[in-house]
Amino acid sequence: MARRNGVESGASNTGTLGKAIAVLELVALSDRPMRFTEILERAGQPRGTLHRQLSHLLEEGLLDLNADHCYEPGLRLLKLASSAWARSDLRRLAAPHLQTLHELTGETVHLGVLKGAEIIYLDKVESRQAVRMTSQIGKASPAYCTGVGKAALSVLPEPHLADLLRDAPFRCFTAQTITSLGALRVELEAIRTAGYAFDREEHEPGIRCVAAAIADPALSFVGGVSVTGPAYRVGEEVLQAWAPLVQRVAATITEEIAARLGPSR
Amino acid sequence: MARRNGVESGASNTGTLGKAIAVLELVALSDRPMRFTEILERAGQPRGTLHRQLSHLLEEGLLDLNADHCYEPGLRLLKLASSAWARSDLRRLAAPHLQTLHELTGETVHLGVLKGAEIIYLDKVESRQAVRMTSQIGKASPAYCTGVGKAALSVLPEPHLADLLRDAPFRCFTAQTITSLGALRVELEAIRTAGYAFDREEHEPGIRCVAAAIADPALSFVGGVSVTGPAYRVGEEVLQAWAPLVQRVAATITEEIAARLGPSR
DNA sequence: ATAAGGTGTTCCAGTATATGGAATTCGGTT
DNA sequence: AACCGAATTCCATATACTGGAACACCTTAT
Repeated sequence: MARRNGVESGASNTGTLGKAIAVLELVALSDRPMRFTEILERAGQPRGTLHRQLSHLLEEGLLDLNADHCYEPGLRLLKLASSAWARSDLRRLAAPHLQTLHELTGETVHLGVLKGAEIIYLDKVESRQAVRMTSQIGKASPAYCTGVGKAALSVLPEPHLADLLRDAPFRCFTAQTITSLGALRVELEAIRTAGYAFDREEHEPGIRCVAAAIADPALSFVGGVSVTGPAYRVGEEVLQAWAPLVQRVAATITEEIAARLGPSR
Repeated sequence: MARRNGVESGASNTGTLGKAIAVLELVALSDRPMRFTEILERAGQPRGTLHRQLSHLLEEGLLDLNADHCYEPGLRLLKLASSAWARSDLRRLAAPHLQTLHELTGETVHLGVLKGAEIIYLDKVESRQAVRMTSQIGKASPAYCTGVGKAALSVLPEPHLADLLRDAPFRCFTAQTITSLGALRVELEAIRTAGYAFDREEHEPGIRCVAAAIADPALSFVGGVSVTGPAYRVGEEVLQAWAPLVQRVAATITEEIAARLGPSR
């Protein structure tokens, strides 16, 4: 259930493992297969060292080497992650509520949690099979420009929030993207008073959503739920109309988390 | 595209990383959260060492520690795996064919690849949202008792196959599960001549499927596609009727793999 | 209250293991 | 055939992993 989302320290003191995982992530999160030299440039490590690290990652099945000497994410990652996903208590607990939310709105519903300054999507309920299913489960998006992300940020205690925002860059995805710390803080204040957050095409053009935060009592994790739809179908009034609904579902999930954590503690 | 699925050597010479990943897998693949002592017993490593390994895994976000001192899979796994999944060339190439197969049969369609003696599911197309989506993407199942698995095994060259089956245990899931090496070899021979494989409730009671193998020309990976359904809906005749269809789709995918690999080579 | 037992964490000398620069092999190109 | 860049292997050095044991902590029983 509870998840630590402590502010990540820049330099890792995890020794060998940390460096190996950094390489793994470099390769896995790249959008194209990478050759040795390309990795070498970005990893900032000596040839010999990097080569051994890659060899080990290959042997462990975390990376694969295709016929063109290109490194790609390996199958073992999928195997490990599928278990992680299946076991997430938050996801299991939230699932029926997400389903309800989807049935009431007819649009796509997301569940995400904050990790660092990013939102990682844990689950998704959508109607049409047409778009690829599971498209973004596990995907990470910046918190400052997504509904779930802003909702989650809005419930963080100030010092923690400041830490998170200190070195978070504001990349501009659309004309509506919030691009300054000041604007974000104003927005977060508005979200705090309203109790829900909107994303009006701030991350992807033509995509809007309403979101509300969820968290456990000790704030050992924060996240949110959202209803998302295309702008042509989801007008301002619709967005406003759904807000209380989303807020109530989020509150319900939060209560259930507290209930499960309460008795045991 | 191509993926190595070499026979895994028992003892890993991947040093620190190997041991850390072993611990990670131990925790991630367990079905319940584990406390320190429990991990200690199964990991077979000294207290101090294990503690440091766990600390590093925590710091890297690969594991999380919940309020009850229980270790759980971390979010970073999801993030890494989602990229792995999204980028899989095989999956992308096969997707439209899986969709076709689903539309023609109305039942659930799976895509899986062989990794060691296990099948790892890469994709799935199903109709009803009722069952949880993505339920088993990334999940690993033994090859010898699943349709996709048997199909994949049937196209492996003999020495490689022998290696794989040498130490693969035959766990009995249902009354129909194949439980001896002899029986499996007879079955594989039948599959080789037929060109497709059946799973008649060998893995899960009440679940049947037809599968056919896919592979790249150099056998750098083998896998398969399958159509799965409940026994009450999918009778013997239906299974037989679908076989040629599944076989043809598998053949098409295999050809497209060869085509993409051919020109570049 | 106090003690006992189990569980999780920290410490430190010894040493196995990762490091990284340089030399070597490989593979494709002119 | 000879060249060039890329990938791989090698090896002395220094780092960071090892693992036993001592320490802190929380829970339960007396």
